[in-house]
Amino acid sequence: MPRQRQTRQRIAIENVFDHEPRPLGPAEVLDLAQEEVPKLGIATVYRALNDMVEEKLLRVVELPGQPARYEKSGLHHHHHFHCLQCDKVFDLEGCLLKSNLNLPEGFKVTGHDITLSGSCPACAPDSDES
Amino acid sequence: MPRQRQTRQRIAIENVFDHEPRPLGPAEVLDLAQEEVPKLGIATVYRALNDMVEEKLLRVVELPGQPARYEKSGLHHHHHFHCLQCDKVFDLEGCLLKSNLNLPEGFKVTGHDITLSGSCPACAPDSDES
DNA sequence: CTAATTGCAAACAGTTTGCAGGCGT
DNA sequence: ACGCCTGCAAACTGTTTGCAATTAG
Repeated sequence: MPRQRQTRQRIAIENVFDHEPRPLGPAEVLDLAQEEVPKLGIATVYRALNDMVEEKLLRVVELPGQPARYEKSGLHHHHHFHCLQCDKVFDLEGCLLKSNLNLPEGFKVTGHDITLSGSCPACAPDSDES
Repeated sequence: MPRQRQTRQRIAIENVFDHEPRPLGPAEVLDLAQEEVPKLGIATVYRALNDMVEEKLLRVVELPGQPARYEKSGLHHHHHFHCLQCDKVFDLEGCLLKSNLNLPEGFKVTGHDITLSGSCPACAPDSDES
């Protein structure tokens, strides 16, 4: 299975992820990539995104009630913080899962997902901005 | 804002949640409730579900890539286990979040969501079935 | 009786797919 | 030149909404 072709649109899409450090949704990607390739279509974004996930270049980040977002894979194991005010998603380094899980018998855990929510520094209600 | 009317369909839908202990999706709810009210429509299910969430009778449980599921609220704080084989979702008692979170400055956490995935006892690959 | 609720179908949003033409290799 | 990739639009799925008829209070 040879690599996919290096088209202008594919490159533009990859660039978007290199320049934006947070998980992006298809519409956001379209928007940003269109600055480079204006006639880019949403279908192409979806195809590229799916291919890139398949190739493990991207990881899918799913948040409750929202379209899936994508971020570059190969990052350290981490979790996400969802700002309920500005709706942005941030990466949190390190694992937030308890080490001594106490699961019922018979459950085999192969993966986990943690999302914290609240307000990010920029939106924090009690910022110490005097 | 008076309580909503006690219609046959609303009651049927509430019953579904009393009888099923796991998070259910709209389609599942429709299916189960139709045993009681055959001509029940999907739109009514959605309306009821949304109303019930609004009234805090139900909680929304979102899993990556799947339609939202709903479960009765007022349960103890808990998290979810998603069996990747049979696709059912189970409740896990207790909180699985690390107690000593080490977040960057400025993030205010108001909630969190944890989903483990793997195989449930019924689907476990290495069951000790000799 | 009066107005909220229902069921149907049309409207919507997000995502996928088919096809003819364009473009990497 | 070959065939993958793109763009457009149509198809699909999940969810919401408009409206006339039904029914709870």
